[in-house]
Amino acid sequence: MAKRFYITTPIYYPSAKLHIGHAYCTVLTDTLARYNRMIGKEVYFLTGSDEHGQKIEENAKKAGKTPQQFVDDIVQGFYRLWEKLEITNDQFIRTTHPRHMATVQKVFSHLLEKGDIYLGNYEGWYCTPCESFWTDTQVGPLHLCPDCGRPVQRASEESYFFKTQNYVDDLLKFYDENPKFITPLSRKNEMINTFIKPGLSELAVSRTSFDWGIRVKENERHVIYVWLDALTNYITALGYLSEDATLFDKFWQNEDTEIVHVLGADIARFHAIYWPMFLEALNLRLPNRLFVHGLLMMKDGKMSKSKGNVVDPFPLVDRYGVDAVRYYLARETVFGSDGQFTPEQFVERFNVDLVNDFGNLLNRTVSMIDKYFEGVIPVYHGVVTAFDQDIEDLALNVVKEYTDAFTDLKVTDGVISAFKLISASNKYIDNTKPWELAQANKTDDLKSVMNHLANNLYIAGMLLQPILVHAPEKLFAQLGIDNSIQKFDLLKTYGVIGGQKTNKGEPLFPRLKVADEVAFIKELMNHA
RNA sequence: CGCGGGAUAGAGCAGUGGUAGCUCGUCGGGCCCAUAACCCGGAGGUCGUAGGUUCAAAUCCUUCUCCCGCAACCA
Repeated sequence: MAKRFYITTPIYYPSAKLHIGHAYCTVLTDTLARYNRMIGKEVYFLTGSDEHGQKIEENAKKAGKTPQQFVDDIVQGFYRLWEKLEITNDQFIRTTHPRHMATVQKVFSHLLEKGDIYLGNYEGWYCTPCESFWTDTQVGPLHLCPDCGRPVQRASEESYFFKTQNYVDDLLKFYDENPKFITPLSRKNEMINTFIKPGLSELAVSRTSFDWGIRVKENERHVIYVWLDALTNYITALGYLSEDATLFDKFWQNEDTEIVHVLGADIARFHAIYWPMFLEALNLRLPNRLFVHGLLMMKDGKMSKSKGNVVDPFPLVDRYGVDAVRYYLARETVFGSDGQFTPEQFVERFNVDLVNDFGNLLNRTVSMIDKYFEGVIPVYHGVVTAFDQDIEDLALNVVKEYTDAFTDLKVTDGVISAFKLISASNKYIDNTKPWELAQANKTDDLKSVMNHLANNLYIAGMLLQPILVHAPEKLFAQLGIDNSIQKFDLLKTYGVIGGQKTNKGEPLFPRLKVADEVAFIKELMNHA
């Protein structure tokens, strides 16, 4: 197992505010970063913003700002959102940082020198009023501009191209040798069948039609087009080709680092095809895994501003707390496939899982320990009641399942297995009937039940730490569990907890009134 | 024939050959430690359509219908 872990989100485009979909991707990545830190790896977690391009230039103009002012303002919102969601990124890279820009220019020059990049002509359909190029499929059979609906003309523009043909064979070979490079597998098949097999065209890597980008040093009329600029953030952030490449040596070139890019299906193609080619061309090591997550859809389709179905994560966190939002995002969507956001599901998940099952389990357990043992968790004496063996086996098995799931980046499965222990513990209470044990003065059995409950809550709290960032702390406080035993390695054996003094506190999560909250969230969506 | 995904109980989903499962809702019961929470049980599905392969198909093949996403910057 690798000692180090480098994980990235895509760098988001600051043309508008971030919505819950961006938050989904970043939270997922954050849980993976937190998990790997928890198991003792040295982790570096990167997120950022992709700030160049024509759309930014246009939006800035409309807003009466310079492009730099424009992105500076929007990126402030990114910072605030990640802070709000308690994202633990080690760095936030902006493609307008001088160091990034300098490195991209060096990369471009290098590839130009090598002959991987050459000057040619970009052919397409041009809409003069919109000053935009469109592809065949975009203009359709009638050759109309998809933006303004007016006819377009065939035109060409000088552009630099990246010779993808030089690297296709290497790429296919790499796919073969690294079957887990792209997951889920269906994405890999899509890449091969849809884009590579029909013949991969050369990739345009520069533009002359707008200015807001990184200049091609060798030819000032050109700015470097998005993908070469954006994808390289993953290495420029680490100091590639800069004075200080310590991080780069440690987290990229070192084979003892596992490199994972988390991304959405819509940009899988660029990460799965062009990014490995660029790295190959630069003679650099390739990432280990591309985790292609599904998109979080709204009831009436993909979220978009024009449909008015965008959910702003800020008020959601304000009202329900960061744990609620993180939990929903990590839990609701299955690995790799699209999920659906509905206000009903959000509230239901919260009430059922966090309030009824998890929070309530802690509450009833602490109450009983207070009532029966003056708030001291009985010490562990192994298997005592008829139900102890099963619950211990289940707990150890849950830890294993959880670990396997997170190792394979399956966050949702990890969360689900942690909750198996919680519901099994609720059932364990019904099976053992502590109130009857108390009446019958079966003190040893009662002690064992309370001890097992406390141990299970401790394990569940530990396992949920990458997802819930406040509740586990509160749980540990209520059970009197101090930092010294909040170590993942201790979960390998059962029975760590015993002898602690409880401090009963507020319920972990307040129960929501479904109708009121659904109405509240719907209102948010209407005003987004 | 541009590419891809989907169609399974009222809702949302899992299930890649061998008696249809999960969560919520619903109905009934239990319990009383707990945030009217927890536990058990019932009802509810001819697994989109039409064919085929097979001893056996939600699961493999083919036809059709309907939904959705992508198609060089909305994760």
